[in-house]
Amino acid sequence: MNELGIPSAHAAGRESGRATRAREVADSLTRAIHEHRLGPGMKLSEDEVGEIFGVSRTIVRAALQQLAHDQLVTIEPHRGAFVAQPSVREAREVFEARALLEPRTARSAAERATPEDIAILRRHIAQEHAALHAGQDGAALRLSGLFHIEIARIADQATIAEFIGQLVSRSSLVIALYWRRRNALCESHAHDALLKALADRDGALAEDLMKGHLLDLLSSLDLREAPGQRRSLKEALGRA
Amino acid sequence: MNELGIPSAHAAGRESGRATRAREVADSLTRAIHEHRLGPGMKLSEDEVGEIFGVSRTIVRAALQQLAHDQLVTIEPHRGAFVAQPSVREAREVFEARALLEPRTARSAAERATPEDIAILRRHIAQEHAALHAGQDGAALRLSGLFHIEIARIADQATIAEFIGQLVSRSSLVIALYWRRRNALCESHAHDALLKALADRDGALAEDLMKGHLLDLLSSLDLREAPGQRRSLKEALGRA
DNA sequence: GGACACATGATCGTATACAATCTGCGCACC
DNA sequence: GGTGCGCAGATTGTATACGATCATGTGTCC
Repeated sequence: MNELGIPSAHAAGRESGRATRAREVADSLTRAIHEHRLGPGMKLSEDEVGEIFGVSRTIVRAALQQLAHDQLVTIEPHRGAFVAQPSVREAREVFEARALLEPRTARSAAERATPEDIAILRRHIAQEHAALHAGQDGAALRLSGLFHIEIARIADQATIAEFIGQLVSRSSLVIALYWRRRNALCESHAHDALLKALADRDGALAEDLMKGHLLDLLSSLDLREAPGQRRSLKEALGRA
Repeated sequence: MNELGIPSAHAAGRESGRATRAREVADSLTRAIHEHRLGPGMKLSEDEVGEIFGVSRTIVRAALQQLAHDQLVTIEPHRGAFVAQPSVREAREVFEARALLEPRTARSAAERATPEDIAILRRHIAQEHAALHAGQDGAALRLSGLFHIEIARIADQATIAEFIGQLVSRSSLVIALYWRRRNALCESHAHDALLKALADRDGALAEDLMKGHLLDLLSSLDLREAPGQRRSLKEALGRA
């Protein structure tokens, strides 16, 4: 059951008197989705998830509801929770929202970034490169998303950072469904350029780079009308 | 217990075979917050809320977690759920986020608005005016928020509309805490002007008007450094 | 041989029960 | 008289139990 690398209950263990375990489960699931260990359409049975994490369905339900709110999973009444499968339309919307939020946020970040911030970002990129070279595609993807979130944090806008976090999460699903080619290199270069702009305190450049970066990402997707191309045959034949 | 006008369980009744009752409770609470029947800092005891709505704590918890995700309530471990009290900083962030999202969305809406959309908006404004004249301040405030959400819907951006919905909700709390003067008239005029721009398909004007409208709103708040001015003394002395 | 009806099993929705934790009050002690 | 401790009440955190709903497989009828 645990072939996905989801940490077991014991691995999480007594991690300080943490209040809600639901958050822990939700975070683990979120991470698994970010790293494409859980793909769009997969069923998340309450019993199964609960057994994996060693918690009862109560906790699992709370976690799944959180993910549903982030639109990472879809809860179908009386049928269960499934990893979301963003439609082409939703995919576009996610990137349009990002286009509205991230460039200006990158500008703010450039104007406020401290040397420590830059160092953190540099480490992020290094990890991303390392993961990529190690062939850990999923981990690289997750780190790539964290880079964007970190920029929002540097911009000192917690609210916007939260939104961007949700959008990055959903982008991960979009990429899982609609990714066209495998040249992740361009992305890393984009992040390198962004880092340089931030380090140089060049807000205008950072804004432009971010805008271009998002457009690149969007154009690397295959968003022709195909309402559920990937596993649609299996799903469609399975039920409907 | 029900002096707040929260509809009882029977009022909600058998409203079609709706799946989740938690959503119903959450919506009622959200509405109560929007209309300032529930003010910042109020405690939402699980037992109490459950009794009012005629559901068990399981449902109430789910509803409260939803609201917590929208940052309308704060859940303190082992202490309970309270209507959120946005800090001055959060208040600023909310309006900065709105400034990023709404003007461009208003432009899109202007470019896409159908005559039916305009009619709907016109009705919204009429209701808003009526509520205002009837002295129903809370209802007017809620309708005023719905106007903004409706614009996002017209722009045909469900994702952004969702974000704006959250921000409008939080704005309601911000207004409850930091509102300075009582001249709600200016706001209505702003909505009138926006409606006209939308009807005229003038995207640029709509964008400008929305930007100005948000700035007006922000400037009508009293956001001096006062970390919890309203009930801070009581709260601060009560615990901390 | 195919399609519909029904029974069965699995899964979810909700309520309730129990354990853990916090709050408030009273009392002893300083 | 003030301060610290300890117990009782209340409230939340979690698990489990039970009823409802849906998916699936089998048998019969056409």
